[in-house]
Amino acid sequence: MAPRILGNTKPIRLADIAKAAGVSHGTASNVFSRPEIVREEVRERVKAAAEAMGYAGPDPKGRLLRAGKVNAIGVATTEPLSYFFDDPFARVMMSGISEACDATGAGIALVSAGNEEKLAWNIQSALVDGFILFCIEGGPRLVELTRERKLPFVALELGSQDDTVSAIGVDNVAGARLAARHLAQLGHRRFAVLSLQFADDRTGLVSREQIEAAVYTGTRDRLVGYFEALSSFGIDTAKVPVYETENDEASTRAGLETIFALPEPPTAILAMSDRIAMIAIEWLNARDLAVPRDVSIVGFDGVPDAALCEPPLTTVAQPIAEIGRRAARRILDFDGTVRRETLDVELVVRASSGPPPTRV
Amino acid sequence: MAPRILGNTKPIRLADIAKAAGVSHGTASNVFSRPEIVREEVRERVKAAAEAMGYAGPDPKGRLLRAGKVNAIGVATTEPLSYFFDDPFARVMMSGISEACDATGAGIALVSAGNEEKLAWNIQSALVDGFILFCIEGGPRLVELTRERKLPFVALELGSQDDTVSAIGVDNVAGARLAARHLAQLGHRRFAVLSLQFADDRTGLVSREQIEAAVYTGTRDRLVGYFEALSSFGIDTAKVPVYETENDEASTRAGLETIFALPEPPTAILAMSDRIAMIAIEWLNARDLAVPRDVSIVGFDGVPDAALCEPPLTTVAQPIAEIGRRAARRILDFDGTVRRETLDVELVVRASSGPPPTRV
DNA sequence: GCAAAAATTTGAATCGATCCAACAAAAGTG
DNA sequence: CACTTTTGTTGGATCGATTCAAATTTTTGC
Repeated sequence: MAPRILGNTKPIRLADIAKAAGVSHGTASNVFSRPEIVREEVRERVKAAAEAMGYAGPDPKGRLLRAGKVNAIGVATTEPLSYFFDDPFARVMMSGISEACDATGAGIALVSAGNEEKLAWNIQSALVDGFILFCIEGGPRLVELTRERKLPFVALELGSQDDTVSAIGVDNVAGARLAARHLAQLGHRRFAVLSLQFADDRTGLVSREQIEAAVYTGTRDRLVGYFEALSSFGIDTAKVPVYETENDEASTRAGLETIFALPEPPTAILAMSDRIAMIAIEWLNARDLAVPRDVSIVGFDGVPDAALCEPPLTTVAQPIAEIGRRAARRILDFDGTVRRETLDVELVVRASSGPPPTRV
Repeated sequence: MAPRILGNTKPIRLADIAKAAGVSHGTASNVFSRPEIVREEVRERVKAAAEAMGYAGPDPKGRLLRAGKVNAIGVATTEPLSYFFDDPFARVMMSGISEACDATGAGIALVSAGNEEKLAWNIQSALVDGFILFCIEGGPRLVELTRERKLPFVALELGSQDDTVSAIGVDNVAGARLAARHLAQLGHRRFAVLSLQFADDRTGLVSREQIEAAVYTGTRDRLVGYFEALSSFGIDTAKVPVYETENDEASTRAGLETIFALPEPPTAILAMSDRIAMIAIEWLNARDLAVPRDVSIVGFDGVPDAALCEPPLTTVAQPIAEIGRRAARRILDFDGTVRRETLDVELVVRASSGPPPTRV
């Protein structure tokens, strides 16, 4: 019921075939890599020998060493591997990357690891021509690790302003401005922000100093954009609560509890991710706060799910797949330059935002 | 604005470091791979030299050749790469695979290609320790290609009864039986089957001969299961229309048009995939045929989306993630044996199935 | 202080191919 | 028939590391 695979003794090398066919290894190699330059008679003889000995063809391990090019790009993250398949944002991004890779026939190697040490090792030893980095949490560390590998790499989302690393991202300030302006124009005056992380391992209401000291500048930029737009409508941003979440259910819910326990609960929520926004909608629905009748919400990212939730989410859409495509091409057509690209976002108005409730 | 990366002249090899530090390359190698066996003073000297020369650490290409093990498993399909991130079934499967890989620190390499030739090449040259094959369409060909690589591999979904290849799948006959019995027990007597492909590149109503000649035995098995259960309820399966789809919108809709144009349209639809079932629900909704009031539907697969559609889909759930986990472990702990595993499926009753409409 | 044991270091061999300069054989030329 | 071309073939060098038996150095024991 479980037969052993036979002849697992010694692997056959190209040299063995050459000897068996009575030719030099150079010729044997040519039979496989440039068959047109070897005489037909010889070619057949070598092929026959290979067939007879059960030779699987030139081992890519050997070829690789000589050629130097793997023809695959690595995509790395600090999250577990399943992140690539579970997270909606990552999925769209990977779709874009896939497209570019398909077009050139390149492969994709997924790199990740639970602990820091393993991650370092996996990045050190990944067989790839370059990396695309998903800089979610621990972005700077990931960049550092990758930089040591001395291969081309592109960081997704320009979390830091480090000019020595290539990056592709969106204009967070402009996008956030769009979201806040939209809500302000609808008449909202009482806002709350559910933010992504400013620094690692922290949640809760954030102070202005904490914002200044943000590690993740993407988060800070979005907040800056929100505040700029709100200020231009005469809203005192100092009074706008900003709750830092970990982009997950628990912390987002805690944030909502906090915000709606305030003396003046918001009529409009600015969420820094669609994930947060969708969790918020669910939370509000469960509490008989109708969206958008009682509370309006605008998300950020533009993941496909956002169009499907109830009500459909107004959001700042990033060109996610396009970012992925460009990142992949940047690695595939690497030209030795460091470049930072910023793409435009777009406000997609759906049903989760509307005018504020009329005061009773 | 686009500074060239400097010093791109000659890559630094371990041997260069050894020379610079005045030690043999053997010792230099040890400094990186087994630092504990080299004297501290020497170790520091070598590390310093490496640092000074900007050495990125042992190149995995070289290491690989010697070690022979890549520490990555390849997942291959005939679909484009984006299939892994777009298709719900594939996503859950990949999640399972990811889990197993994460647990052992292995990487995942995605392999695919548009045309046959490129696919062959990509499989030939993928740097992996083994393959997991997504045998959707063109499964047999994919198996053939992979077999030539002479690496361990596992086929997902035992499409063929070829005993020489390892495979993991579900008991299609039993699962289909469950689905059909469920509907028959609810009182349905007029059935239609929306099937997956029996052979390549064909859609439309299928004859009994075509069923006999099925290339994809998974499809045939499901039909056998359906028919067994229906027969046991005294239903004449010869009169049950079976429409072969390509598991996409166009062909499924065409199938529905055909089936509902019959003199005796069905009150119950057996769909061989959740995808088909969900497309059918949408089609029926658009035609004011209420599910399950007018027509009941049971799907197959148990993808997460099936629970979210309206109405939620009754389906035969495969342990998708578990299949993925097992497949990955089969490669990671390869023991040289060929094994075929069949996992159990489970009928998940949701709202898309109910009693047939009472005759008017 | 010296032999035996332990700890390091060395350098050749190996992993599995590709590349290329040199050579040999066949074909073409006058 | 000697003399270039053309076409094929050879074998050594190389890609970048790891491994291991042997050589060397250092420690230990008495």
